[in-house]
Amino acid sequence: MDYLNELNEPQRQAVVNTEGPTMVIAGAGSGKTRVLTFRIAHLIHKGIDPFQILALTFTNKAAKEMKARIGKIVGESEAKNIWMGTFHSVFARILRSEADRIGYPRDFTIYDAADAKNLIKDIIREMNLDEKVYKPGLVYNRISSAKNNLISATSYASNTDLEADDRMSGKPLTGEIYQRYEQRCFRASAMDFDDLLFKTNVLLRDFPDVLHRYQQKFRYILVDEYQDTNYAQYLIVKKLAAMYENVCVVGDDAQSIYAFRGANIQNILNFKKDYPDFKIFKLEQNYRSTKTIVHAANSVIEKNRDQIQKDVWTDNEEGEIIRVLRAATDNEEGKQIAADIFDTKMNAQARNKEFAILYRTNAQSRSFEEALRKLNINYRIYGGLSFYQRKEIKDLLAYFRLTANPNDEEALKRVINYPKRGIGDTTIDALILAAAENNTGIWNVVEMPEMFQVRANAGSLNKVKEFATMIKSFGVQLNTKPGYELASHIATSSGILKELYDDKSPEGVSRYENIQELLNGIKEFSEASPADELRSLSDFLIEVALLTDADNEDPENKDHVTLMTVHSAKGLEFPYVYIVGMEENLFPSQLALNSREELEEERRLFYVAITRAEKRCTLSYANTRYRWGNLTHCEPSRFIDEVDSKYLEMPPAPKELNFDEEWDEPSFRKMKVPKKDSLFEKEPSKKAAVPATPSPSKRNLVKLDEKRPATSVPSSDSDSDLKVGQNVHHEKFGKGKVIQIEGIEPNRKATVFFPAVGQKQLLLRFAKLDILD
DNA sequence: TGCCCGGGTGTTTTT
DNA sequence: CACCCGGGCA
Repeated sequence: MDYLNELNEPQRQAVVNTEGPTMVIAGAGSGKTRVLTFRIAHLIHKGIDPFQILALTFTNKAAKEMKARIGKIVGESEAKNIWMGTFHSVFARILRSEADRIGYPRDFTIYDAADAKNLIKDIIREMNLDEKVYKPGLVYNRISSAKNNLISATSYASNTDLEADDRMSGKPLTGEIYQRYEQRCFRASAMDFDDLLFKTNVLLRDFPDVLHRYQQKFRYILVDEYQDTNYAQYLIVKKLAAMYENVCVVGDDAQSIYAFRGANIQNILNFKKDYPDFKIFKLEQNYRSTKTIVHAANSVIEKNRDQIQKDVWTDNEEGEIIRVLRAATDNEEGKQIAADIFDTKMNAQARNKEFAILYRTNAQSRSFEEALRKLNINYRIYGGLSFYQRKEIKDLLAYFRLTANPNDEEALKRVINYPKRGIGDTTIDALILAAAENNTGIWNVVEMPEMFQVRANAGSLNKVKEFATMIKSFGVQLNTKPGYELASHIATSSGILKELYDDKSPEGVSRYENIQELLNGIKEFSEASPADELRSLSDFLIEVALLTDADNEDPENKDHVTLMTVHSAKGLEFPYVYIVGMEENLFPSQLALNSREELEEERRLFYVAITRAEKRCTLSYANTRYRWGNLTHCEPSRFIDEVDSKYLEMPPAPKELNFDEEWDEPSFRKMKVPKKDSLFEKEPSKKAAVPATPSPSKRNLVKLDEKRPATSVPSSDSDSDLKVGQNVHHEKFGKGKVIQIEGIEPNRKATVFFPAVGQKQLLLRFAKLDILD
């Protein structure tokens, strides 16, 4: 067991103390994955059957990688038997094998967010509600968080608090939508993402024998990223662990960034209550980053009120200072970063894959893509529209889904007339209506329209029946043919392949290729299975429903710059990290400024971002940015101020300032703002002279939409101190002589000659001039 | 039934 | 800006 020698003392303790409830608080970069990996390997070495180990990770990718690492230590054949994956994928598997208990077929469909929203939209329409008021997306979120808190549709509808809430927001019928949504999902034999956790809880609650069986089975339970679990997940773990109490949770409260999705830091605190005799191990030595990065990150996170005390430190070298780059526009930001990557590649002989560009929102990726493409730097974007969300992929998958589960109404609606087969909206509406009138599923009507008085002409109904026959013919092959064969057969017989093949436009060609790629993926999937078990198409469907972009990394062509949101960067590390869009209202997000809790979550997010960096971390912001169509001004993020200034190198002043025209450009204003520690500035700047902006901090600066309110104008006549002929000193330009003063407040400006840089016009409102004589 | 145009609307973050 | 939806027209 020489792997134990590769660990420091707290890590080793966390690995070898395998029995009983254990909490590992792991600072960023402290070798958390290593500990989890070794802990599982250690269990197996001690003779624990891998089938009895349940390891829950945050992403499929993390699970896959961890499995591979464990495999290296204990052997592939052992490692592959561990129950490891995300909550969603592991419990989808379990739900599948226990489906009959809760009245679902084995091959139930997993609705993705788009399916769910579509269905909700339909329901809202059927109820004749105003879509502008009941926005499907928001209703979906509301239902989602109810499920994450284990509030069923029935209890939601009878909960007066929730009802009052909904009434306040003008949506008193949300409860009824939830109920109908549940019924429709059930009728379609479908579960949404949240159901996978919700229904697991139902299963474990209502069927003690099932609970007992899994309690017995999972003697050892490990949960990664515990700070990001929600109530539904917490309760599953608690129940499953109740028998042996060999539960080990690993997390870092400072990296909790999913409260918006119901994650609850309280789960970490609850651990103490649930298992009073738990052991706790703190991993505080960071092996990932330089001292600069670790200290800078600490200086940020310490501003949060809610946190578990810990002291992350490192033995690594001091490392490079954190640069702050400023760009005039979002496009410039892209160019600057791309150029910087280019330079670094040259100077440090770095490879593309050593770089990551992290942003707050997916929409920010565009300018970086363009700039990187221009410099011929390979990149890959994670998140955003994933492969599986493309139209052509969803279309084909819908055929697969319908084959496995004909009740799947979302899939049915998607493909009943694609490719075109003469079943128009009128016919479809008639089918839906007939289904509703007879209180049955659409599939039943599709299969036997004559039984349900469908108001549509005979010709159309014949086509409907043909469609049903086709789907049924696929269905009978479900468990006899290998997944790949059936999939290709469906792609061909459905007409999809031909439809796309005939489209010779570039997009059409690419769609055709995507379909081929999907089919190849299924082939790989079928073949990756052990020889003795046949992996069917429905096995693939379960898998694919929970797959994200990050999960299909192509092994070749791996040398690319990574572009992703900070959220998806969690758990990853890169030598060179750029955190971009460091602007107020973007990072921190505008929507997170309403409460301390939300702001603290944004700060943790920033902490996560900084701590992804190994060697060098760079922050950047733009002065202006296109946001929904028009150019908006941006203030640098308060988070820049929150980094201890001794680890920061602020941007140089802009090269050229055109004060004549755009004198209230924020780029100009920005330069004059006190940069550091402004939040904590004890005394107002003693610099006498011309205190153009009275505000001690950026926070007091003019908000963008309030165009230059009176408050920003110094009411004093302090600038009357300034006279033509005086010698002054300027932060950036050095010594100079005032040549001319003109204009009236607030637009009073001075023309100053600086020997170093020449003649400049300065707006007194912003310029900081010290009078020298 | 299908296509095109115009208006309205919206942006965190993800399994 | 980019997308989606609805309405009007071929």
